[in-house]
Amino acid sequence: MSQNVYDILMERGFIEQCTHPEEVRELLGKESVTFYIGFDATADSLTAGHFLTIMAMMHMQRAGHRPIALLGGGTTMVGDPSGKSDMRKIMTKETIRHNADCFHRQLSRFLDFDNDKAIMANNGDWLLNLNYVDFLREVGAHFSVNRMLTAECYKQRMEKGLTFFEFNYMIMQSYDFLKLNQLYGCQMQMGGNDQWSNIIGGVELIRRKENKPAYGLTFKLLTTSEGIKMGKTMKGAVWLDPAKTSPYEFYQYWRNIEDVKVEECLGLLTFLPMEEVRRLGALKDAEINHAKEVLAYEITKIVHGEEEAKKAQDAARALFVKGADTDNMPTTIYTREELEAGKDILTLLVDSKLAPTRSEARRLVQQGGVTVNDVKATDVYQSFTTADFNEDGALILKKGKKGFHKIKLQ
RNA sequence: GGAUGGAUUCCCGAGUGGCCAAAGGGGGCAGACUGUAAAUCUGUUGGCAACGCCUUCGAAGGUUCGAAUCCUUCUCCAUCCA
Repeated sequence: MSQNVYDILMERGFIEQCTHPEEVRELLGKESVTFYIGFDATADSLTAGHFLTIMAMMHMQRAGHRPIALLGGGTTMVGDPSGKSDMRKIMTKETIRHNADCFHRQLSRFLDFDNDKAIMANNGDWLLNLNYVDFLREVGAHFSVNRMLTAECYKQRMEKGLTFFEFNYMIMQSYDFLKLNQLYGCQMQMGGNDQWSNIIGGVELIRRKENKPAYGLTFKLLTTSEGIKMGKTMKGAVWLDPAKTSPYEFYQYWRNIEDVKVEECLGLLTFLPMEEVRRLGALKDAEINHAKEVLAYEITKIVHGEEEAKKAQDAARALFVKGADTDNMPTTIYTREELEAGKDILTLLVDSKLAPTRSEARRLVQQGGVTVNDVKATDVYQSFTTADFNEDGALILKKGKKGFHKIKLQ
């Protein structure tokens, strides 16, 4: 508690905007503050994108403040239009409930919810049964449409089209803040920078209606050097749920980060001391690979635990450094009977999911992107039988530089 | 409610009766170069028992030897008017 958490967040690169920097810093330095961050339950797992805000919550909790994780059981019924170019599809209540449960479980890994040291709330509790007219009189009266329309988050939607349904999102989120303020004395809301408009909506509502101070603070969004949101791959989001994104894949995602992002990520997504972060971030050329290993290891450790992080790291090292066999490689198993007649290379590639279709597999082979037991495959009709397996009854399939898969016998 | 324009492959966006599995770009994948990075260059990018066949141009019908393209109805979107 020696260092002001505001300074920590600032130094580590979290803070993008703050409604009242001086006041907030002072407040955080002198008393325990209850703050909240909202999570919309649009999927059944949190993602790498959420992880940044979770880190911020952990920093805050370590500094003695009280986080409220607000699950969007109510707001998800509407869908936040901020930063979305498309209309969101409306989800069923059952799905949302299920998702909210999953979030709760995952967050418990990171935050200490014992003795009210952190609180889990669900805005469905107050949003779902609102009386429309009462709500309009109580809350709606405080919002100026003219002002709302000038908000950055709606601007881009003005061209694409924005439904009234979505337009209300900001008011609902503002109401959440008000509600949490009344229920738990929540004074501050944090979130990604795309939430800025929604956050100040709540700050102003509390100040106006309750005549009490309220603060807002937003975090930098993690983007690639091209400005694309990080935490997504072509196949979709990078999930925190090991069943959806394996620890190995998770590790690899961070291991493959761009050079220029290494220092930023170390600061934001690990607890390493800043001297160390700066030292690692300053490494040049091939040296920076070491920093990436540390980054990947540390993040994986926080999310999946030390053991999984080690396994992921060992697997990665074994594969990339030695090119050796490993137990942690994704594996497909065949029985002896299945292999009697032989399996052609395209089948192996598709079964192992290294290629989605046979056409794609064919292309890979033709372009020289496939290796079987370190021998480049050139013939799309090549067939494999038990005789081609090594003494351990395994066959290592490699696609490109980073795709590994093991085929095992029986 | 009225008028007009629009919906094309992962995305953007050409194509307005056969030469269209559909230009171009982006993204993805692979190759070269490298450091599991970036940049660059090259190839590739609907599926399959593959010089051929099958399925795709918002949905359903229709015209035609032949439809992404023409007609009808429907759904959705944008702009303007009310």
